[in-house]
Amino acid sequence: MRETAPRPTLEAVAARAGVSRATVSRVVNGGEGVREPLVSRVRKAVEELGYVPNQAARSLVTRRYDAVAVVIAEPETRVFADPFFALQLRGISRELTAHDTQLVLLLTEGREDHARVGRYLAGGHVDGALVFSLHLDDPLPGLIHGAGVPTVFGGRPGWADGAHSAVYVDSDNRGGAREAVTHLVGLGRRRIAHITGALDQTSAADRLDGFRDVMADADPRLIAEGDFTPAGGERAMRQLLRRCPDLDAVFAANDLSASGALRVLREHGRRVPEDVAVIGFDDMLPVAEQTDPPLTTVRQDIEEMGRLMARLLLRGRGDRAAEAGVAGGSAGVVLPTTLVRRASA
Amino acid sequence: MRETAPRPTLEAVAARAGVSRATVSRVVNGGEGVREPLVSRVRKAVEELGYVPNQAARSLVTRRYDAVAVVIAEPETRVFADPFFALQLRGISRELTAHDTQLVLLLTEGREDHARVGRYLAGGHVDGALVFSLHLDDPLPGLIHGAGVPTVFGGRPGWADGAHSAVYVDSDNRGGAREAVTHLVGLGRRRIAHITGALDQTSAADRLDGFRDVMADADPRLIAEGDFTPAGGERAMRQLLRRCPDLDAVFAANDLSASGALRVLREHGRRVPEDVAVIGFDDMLPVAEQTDPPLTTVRQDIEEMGRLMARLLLRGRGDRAAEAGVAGGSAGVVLPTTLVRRASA
DNA sequence: CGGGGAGGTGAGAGCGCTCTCTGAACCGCT
DNA sequence: AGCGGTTCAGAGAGCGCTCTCACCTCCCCG
Repeated sequence: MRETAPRPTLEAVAARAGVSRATVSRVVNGGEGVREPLVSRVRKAVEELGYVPNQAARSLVTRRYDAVAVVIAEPETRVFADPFFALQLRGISRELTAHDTQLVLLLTEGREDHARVGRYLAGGHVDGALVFSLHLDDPLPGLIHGAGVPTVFGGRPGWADGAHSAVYVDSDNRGGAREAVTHLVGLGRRRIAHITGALDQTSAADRLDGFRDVMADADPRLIAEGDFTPAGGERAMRQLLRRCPDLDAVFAANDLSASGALRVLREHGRRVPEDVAVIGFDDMLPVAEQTDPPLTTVRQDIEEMGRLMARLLLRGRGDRAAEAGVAGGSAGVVLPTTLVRRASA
Repeated sequence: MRETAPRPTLEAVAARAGVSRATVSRVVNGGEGVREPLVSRVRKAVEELGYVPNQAARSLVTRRYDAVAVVIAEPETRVFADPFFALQLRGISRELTAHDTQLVLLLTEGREDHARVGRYLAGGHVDGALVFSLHLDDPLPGLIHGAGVPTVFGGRPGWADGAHSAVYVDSDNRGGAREAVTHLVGLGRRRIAHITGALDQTSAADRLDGFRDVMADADPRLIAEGDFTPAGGERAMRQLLRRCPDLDAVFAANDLSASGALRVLREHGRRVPEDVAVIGFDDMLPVAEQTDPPLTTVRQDIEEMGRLMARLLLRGRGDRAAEAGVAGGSAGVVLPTTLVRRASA
């Protein structure tokens, strides 16, 4: 890539304004403690030269980057196909922008990517990291810890349950699932099936636990493994219909899988909710409201989760909270969920 | 945010390995011209200390950042809702990863955002920028030029037609539109309508021009303005049906608007393609294949566009090509389009 | 009218790295 | 054995900025 045209330096501005570097620096950083005639002379010089501080030089001394990394352990295809991330990113982005902080998006797909991300975080680019969509065997937390970068996780990490500490924001997956299944029971349903999410993620495991809390003695064949995608939902639904043709309700681990399930149910001539009641999770508006029939689902405020994560990180509460957590425990914030009743159940 | 634990420096590694800083630097950067015993001693020290070079310090002297900004002049909601960007980003991301370069995503929504992005680019964070979705009155190109950062545009910028130069990658919007409309004519359709995209973007304007190339004397009421979204497509379609109930074909500026148009046509009891033939643009698979009926559309290889943009930027061809372009002209790469026939026309 | 304090400004060190330049060591050659 | 040439290692400057500290000015009070 071409050498970019040489940009003016602090030195140049100082020379033009007839002051010292230090004074220019002061003005550029807020102008505290500089008297009037100088302030405007410096401002004028900055303007005329089109001076913009060199962030690398600044970071080198301040150790601040005014940037935060968002690490998502999923391939781009999923990240951009799943409205979940869009909403979360929106929340984060709003919060960061308000604090004049740049968002750097890092997607990791394979092994090498992990190493690259680790180097990136350790290499001094960002003040902190927001990490999503961790899978159980993920090496990322280790790398991040090694990088010594303050981190907030989206969703409870698998290992954050006693021995190690972690700051995270999660929603009440288990409670939400319980509420959904209880609702189905209240509708008089007895053969209630569950389509799980990707079980290597705690959110999926927690929702399954919630399901089991209510349906303790459920036929194990009523549980089919999905992966949070519509295609996974279709697969699981087919499996369920084959194994238990008499099922009368389905609780899917998220709206996307529920939408797949709905398609398959329609295909098989089952009416929703008359023959089979369906509940999703997330209340992802573009999905939940567009399905036929509109989806009853468990709402979590995803954008708020994102915003909260960013706030935790920025306020520096992140780490202090981690330290202050119950002895050796984790500092997690768990947001409540609510059941949204639409037509499907 | 917490002060991160002090990371080991080059100096520390040098001390541990018993060599000079310069030697460590050489090893870290490829190890050329350092003899064996030293190389492994340094490698060992790096390993033991968990040394990772400080990128800020490095950039300060090399003026390289190993990062490229992707600037999208749209709100997150659109970026994450429109598969177009997902595909383009995928192409870019692939190419950049292959060159060990980090992708930094910058979304700009309002005025202040523009200034922030300008500062970011000028402030020394990235080696270059890939810019998308420019609108005609956008101040971004000016800012970017001021920042002195090599840039490749996605889609022909409005001003890149003579006076100024710009490096861009675009697809043959006008030709593709011509082909689509010609196809409709070939089907015997006579009252062919057009739903435009956001006309402040050249892609939309070019597709409209292609439409006019074939339908030179078309009834102006057969042209309705959309904005590339499904909702815009619905609005435009309603308008068209009101104005020209006798229309027998619609060419929509992209698949998303076409999907909106299809919904409205169904609502009004028009059969597709029997009563009204419909053609879209983009061949966005998740959209075009899922519509009812599947959409005939103009394919452009979006992922390839992204990859090409990244390649142009990285090869440093970007600027040289700009300089070498026809005197004062633009250096654009225009990719071909192909008509994909499905059921809707 | 002089001394002390406050507030404003400048000089200079140093952040962690790269890169040039110098010097040392060692090769083969005469 | 002595010499030029080559290779490899180290010393040191400097990238653009911030920040501490010392200094200087000016004002207020005794």
